[in-house]
Amino acid sequence: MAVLPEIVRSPSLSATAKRLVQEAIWSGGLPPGAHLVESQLAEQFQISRGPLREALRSLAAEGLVEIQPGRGAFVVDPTPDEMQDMIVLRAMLGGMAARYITASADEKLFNSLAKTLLVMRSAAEARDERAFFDQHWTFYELMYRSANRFLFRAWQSLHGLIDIYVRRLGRPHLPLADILWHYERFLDLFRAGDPDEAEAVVRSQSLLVGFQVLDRPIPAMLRAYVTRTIEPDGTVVPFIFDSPVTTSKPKTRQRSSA
Amino acid sequence: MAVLPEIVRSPSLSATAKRLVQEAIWSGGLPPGAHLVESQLAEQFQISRGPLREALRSLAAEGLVEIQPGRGAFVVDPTPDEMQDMIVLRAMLGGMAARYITASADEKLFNSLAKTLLVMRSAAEARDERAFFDQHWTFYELMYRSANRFLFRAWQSLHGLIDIYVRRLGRPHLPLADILWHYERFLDLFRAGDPDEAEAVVRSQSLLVGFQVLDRPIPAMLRAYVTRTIEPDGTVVPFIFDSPVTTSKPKTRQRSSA
DNA sequence: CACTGGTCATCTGTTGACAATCTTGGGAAC
DNA sequence: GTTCCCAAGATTGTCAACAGATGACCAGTG
Repeated sequence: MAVLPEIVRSPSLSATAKRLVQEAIWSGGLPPGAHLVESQLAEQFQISRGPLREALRSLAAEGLVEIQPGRGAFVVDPTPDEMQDMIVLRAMLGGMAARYITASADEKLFNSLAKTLLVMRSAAEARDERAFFDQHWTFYELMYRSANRFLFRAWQSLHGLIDIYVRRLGRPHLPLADILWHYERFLDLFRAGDPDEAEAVVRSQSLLVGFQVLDRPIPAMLRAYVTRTIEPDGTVVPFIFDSPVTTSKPKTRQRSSA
Repeated sequence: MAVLPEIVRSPSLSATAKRLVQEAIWSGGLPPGAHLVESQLAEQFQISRGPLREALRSLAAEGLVEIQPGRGAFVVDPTPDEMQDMIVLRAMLGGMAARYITASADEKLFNSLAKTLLVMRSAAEARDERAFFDQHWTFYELMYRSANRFLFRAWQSLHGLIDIYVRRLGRPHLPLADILWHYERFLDLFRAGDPDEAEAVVRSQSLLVGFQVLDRPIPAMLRAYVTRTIEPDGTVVPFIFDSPVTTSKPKTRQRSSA
């Protein structure tokens, strides 16, 4: 439990610049499509252009900004089709992570995840979106890192982008309690110890929620990926496609006890 | 077949530097673990350190080099466990791409892939490994790009690393004909039009070959991912795990007609 | 002999200035 | 009124030099 006395290394300017730009994009201060002018940002952050350029290059590699040679850096502005591609890929990665974690049966990891969920619950009750999503990130980082180091890297570059898009949809209040409820069900699954089932549920649920946000039906091609769904009472049941596919809006679910 | 008349834009120095370093790592001139000293490389390429730093940052984002703050850039030197993680992830991505492509039923894409395979065959017969792997890359790029834009990005960062590792194993002659044969079977599958089957076969085969290179048995947790195998006559059959798992060495296979 | 502490060469982090390129707006020609 | 061209401004690409951090070496000490 004791936090390692991590060496306080003064972060390089390029690292802090990267973080600042990232947060500005995240918060909406730099909207999708915005032209990131090096000299402006450098002056704003009180650094020179060198470190800032590195920060932009780094963000470009993560997919958050796009660099057009000779023209500069722009905040990415994904199309709905691109969003769909990201959402599908993220769901696959999530399912894979669930498989790894369930198979590992690492009680310490499960407890860490449970603790993160508790903090998320407090944040959700306080309507503190910022704290909620910080922990949300921690939850995923714990999950992916202990699963497969490269899974985490792939997930990370998708997740930031998807979040921006979801926020741009302008929902005044994201259903924090609903999101949390799903994570609690996921953790139950990890503990249950069936990797096949855990993968199927996490992947299915991620796709169902993702396509609901997109407000599109799930393509027939992907139906093999959606095989389970979670009932409001927390039980997992096979998912049956109607024709046409119904994307029924989920109602806010009652919370299970911690 | 006509190559797109891509705008010939004089590439920036950082872009060329990136390519040069990448090729040096690929060719083994910069071995895993090597310390990439900025001033040395800059002098070698006749550029200044600015663009070179950007190139190294970019390569770090792709996972080919690792930057230790204050100490510099080093060519990554993955452990066997990390290689396993990469191989599993790549297999999943490959399977997913196979699903997309099969479902798209895009005859033009299939023809492009077939053409690439023909070029690969000439290269294999000429024992021209370089040309073979260039086309090999083209094959995958065609496949992933038309499947899911983000799949390609995720795949790309894994593939370069895995290739380095495979080459480091020091096989004097990679079984080009064997590799090619598998790709030909994959293309047959894409054309056959069953996305579930295509995904299962590509994923299974990638894992079987990957773990054979690693010289490790396939973890029980992943067995659900390996459900098919390709017989020497090209037919696809269910894959049955023995206990213990046998990693039978494949013999060079007879080639089917183009 | 192991260990501490200081010195120094080397390398990374950062800066400001210069060069090349792109965009923009106005004016001339039709 | 529209189109084309060009020049000025803005912005990115590149460079060389400076500042700060790191690690190796070596002398001195218990």
